[in-house]
Amino acid sequence: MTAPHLNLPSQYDPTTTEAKWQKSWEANQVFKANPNHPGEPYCIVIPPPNVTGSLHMGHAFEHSLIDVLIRYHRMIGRNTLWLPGTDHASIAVSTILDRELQAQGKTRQDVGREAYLKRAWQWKEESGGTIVGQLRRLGLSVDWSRERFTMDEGLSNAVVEAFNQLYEEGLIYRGNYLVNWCPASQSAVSDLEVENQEVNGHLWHFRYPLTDGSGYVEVATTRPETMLGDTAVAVNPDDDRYRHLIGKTVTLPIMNRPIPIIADELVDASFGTGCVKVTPAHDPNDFEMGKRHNLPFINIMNKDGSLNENAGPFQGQDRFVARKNVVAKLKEEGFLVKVEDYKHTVPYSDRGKVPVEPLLSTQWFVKVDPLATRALHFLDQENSPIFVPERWMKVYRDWLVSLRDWCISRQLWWGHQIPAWYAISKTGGEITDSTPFVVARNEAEAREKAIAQFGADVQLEQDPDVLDTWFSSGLWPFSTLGWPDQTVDLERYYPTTTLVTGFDIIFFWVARMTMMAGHFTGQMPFKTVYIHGLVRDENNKKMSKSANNGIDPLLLINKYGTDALRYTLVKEVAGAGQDIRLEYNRKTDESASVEASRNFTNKLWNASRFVLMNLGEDYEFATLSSEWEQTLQNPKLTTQNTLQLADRWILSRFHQVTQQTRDYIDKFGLGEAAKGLYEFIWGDFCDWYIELAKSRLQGEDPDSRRTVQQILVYVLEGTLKLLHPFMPHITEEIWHTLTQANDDEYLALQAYPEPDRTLIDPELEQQFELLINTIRTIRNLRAEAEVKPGVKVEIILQSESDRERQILTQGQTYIQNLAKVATLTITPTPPAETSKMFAGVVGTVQVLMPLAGVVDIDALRTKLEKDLKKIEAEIQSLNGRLNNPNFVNKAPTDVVEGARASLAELEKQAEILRTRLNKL
RNA sequence: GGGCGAUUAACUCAGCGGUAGAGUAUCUGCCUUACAAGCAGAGAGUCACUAGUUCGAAUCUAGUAUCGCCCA
Repeated sequence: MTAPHLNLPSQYDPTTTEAKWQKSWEANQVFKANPNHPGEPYCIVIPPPNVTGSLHMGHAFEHSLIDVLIRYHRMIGRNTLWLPGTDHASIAVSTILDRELQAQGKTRQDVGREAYLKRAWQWKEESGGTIVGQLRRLGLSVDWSRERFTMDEGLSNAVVEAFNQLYEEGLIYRGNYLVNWCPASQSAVSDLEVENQEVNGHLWHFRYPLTDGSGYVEVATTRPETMLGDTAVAVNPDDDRYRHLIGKTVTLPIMNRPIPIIADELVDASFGTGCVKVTPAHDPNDFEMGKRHNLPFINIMNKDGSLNENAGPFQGQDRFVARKNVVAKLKEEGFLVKVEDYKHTVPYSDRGKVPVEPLLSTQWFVKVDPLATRALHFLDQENSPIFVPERWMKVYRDWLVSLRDWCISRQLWWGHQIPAWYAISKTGGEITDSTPFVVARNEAEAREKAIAQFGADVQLEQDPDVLDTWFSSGLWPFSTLGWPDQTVDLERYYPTTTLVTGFDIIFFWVARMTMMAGHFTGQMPFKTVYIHGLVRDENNKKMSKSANNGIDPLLLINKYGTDALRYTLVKEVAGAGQDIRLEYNRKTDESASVEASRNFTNKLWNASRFVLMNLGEDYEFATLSSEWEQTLQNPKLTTQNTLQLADRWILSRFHQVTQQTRDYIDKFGLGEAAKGLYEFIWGDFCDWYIELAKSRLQGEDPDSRRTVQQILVYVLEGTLKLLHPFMPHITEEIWHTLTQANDDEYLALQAYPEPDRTLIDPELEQQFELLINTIRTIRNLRAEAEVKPGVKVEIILQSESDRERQILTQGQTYIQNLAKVATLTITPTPPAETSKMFAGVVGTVQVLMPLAGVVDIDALRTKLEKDLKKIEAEIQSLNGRLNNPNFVNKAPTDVVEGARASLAELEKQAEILRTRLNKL
């Protein structure tokens, strides 16, 4: 039986490893936050996914970013909480359920409220279950014990409490106003749930005859059917063409209703004829004019989009059918002047995908001005919250300053029922626009209030409507922590630290949270808002359900592993806030970029495997680590007696990358951090340090072997920690084998590495570069000369620089091992006979490779000439600059010095190459 | 109409005043006992265009074009 660390497969298997750790983390409540633990709190509440089905790549992306931040902060010692949960998505789920019913030829009225809600909860269980399962598969370090749903008991209480408080403060009111009506869902929607679409429509010109018979005025409209509800014609007061008509009346065709000609600043004299029809009950501008001029508001439309009894002969017709018929009728009666093609924007319902109707209707509204003002005050006076990237702050701000009141009632069933009770006994047993009501925290309280107000025999009925989903989402950062109760969690973790979300919901969600939080908690709900971009598909299109171009994250997870997918998404994100594109082949379900990350996991796996296999049968992590601690404390550390050049180099690189990774994450450069670790692991650690370690591990010197083992383990363990927030599963797995940790210990809970600045040595890293470049040059010469890979060659390194020769001497065995050199000569003087040698130059070192066999002189000459030409071009460019007095005088001295130094080196290189060419 | 972002190698993207980089792909050679999901080497770019600022511009400024997003 071999030790576990000696017996690893040569390919990493993500499937079993990931499942194992996901289970273990959760079973042992590794990510359960404890408010009593020390550490500055670091809290993120999940942007709750809608329970509309399953998670898409955008969620995987966002959650990967959050998990990096969360795991990192947990490891640097913050008291960390990531609170998970889901959103009931009132209108989105209703749309799905309504369609389901529609397919069966039914409406929600047919099945009744109770059965409908039962189905909705069933849907929530299924979808919520799917989503939670997906969150688990992503390996997210959320605290499952604190999972929330916007409609669970605590959050519903928060909603009721918030509603009551706002109502008591006069910030919620009920009233009859023009709202955006979605005929598809038969509900009011907010301004935000309307998207304007440009359509190719028509502009109809009509004539309205003056009542006194003295002529006509001409009006133009894109919605002819609304003329049935016209109650005025308006002109601009400064428009000379119509000044004489102000105060007269016209007779509205079809309806034969006299309506006044009014003057209003709002009218644009340059649009159409400069004379507009006014339909106060069906157009926002006309609504304003109607209020100003005390015009009648005639509603001509039913809630389903058909016309009502006020539409005269067109009653019962659908709005678009009526449009055609009204036009036909006007034409028939000679009132139609002309029809023009006209491109204009039409408001569409975001969910229903049909044009919304501005409709006069009694709804509940939040008076947002005081709330927005407060949020703006935080932003302007305290720079709170901070936006990353900063430019989104402006978007957020611009929106807050131009807000209209927020319509929060929805004529739907799925959601938080409005906590208002109507005294229906006062209005004939029905809820009408004028039925008196009480707002209360529950039915009992409502009854109490109602009896006090209306007497003991009052009959009550709760408002059947529900609240806009975003009303409850706006409370999310504090309702999830227990508000309105003053809980320990609220005390400890609120305000939350960071909000991570997409720019597409800055208005919907971010602004509503800041408004609600500012009002109810007197604080902004988070310190920083980190805005990320969207995931685009292989054709640069936004992934969305409607475009049906989404990619199921599980598909890629199954193929390449969670760590690979997460790493791909995070490393793409460099340049915060930018959209990312996911390379993907729909035919094969393959993604080259995720595959590259998968290869990286395998690289890490095998590097670790190599380290482990070279630690010997009796390897004990604890022993080796304590030995290393002693070595580190040895004052002779910096002398080459204890550590070799390569050892000090990898230590310097490790601490450098530790510093760099921390710095990047601290300023939200997650992609840069991820890429930096890739380069360190694959480039520095695998390509160079491990390769250099091989001879010492197999060599005769036990001290050198022990040192190299210590360093391999030290650097690998540190690297696993650095990488853990990005690739949690594979690092946890390797870490356990490497450190022989108990099953109840977790890498996820270890301390993140601290950079040791005394071990960072840029000078030494530069020296090491010379060795690397020398080895590369020799490999290059071998390839040029077509030396067989197995054959060892003879190399002469000639340099007049003492310093260079000293470095080369230190790295002599490295060069011999990695460039396959049998005999290596390091000399200050060029050899006498060098005609049959391949040559290259690095720094001011001449690299010569004598060949026993026949040398192709022409090929050699071509190569040397090519090298020389390149160097000469650079010399010329540098000379150009250095001969320019403006450059020498104005550029910073270090730049000028740098240019001089490069010029000197390049000239040296050119000289070497020229000599070489002459000797051929 | 107003605003924001993007445009760099075949592809995906870094770089954001000091003269061009990575990964993938391509080509060549290697099953070198950690890894062929790998190793070594090579080729590959008027940094969208036009002006300007500067000793010097992919980088700053203005404008143009194309693509994308937000608001009206």
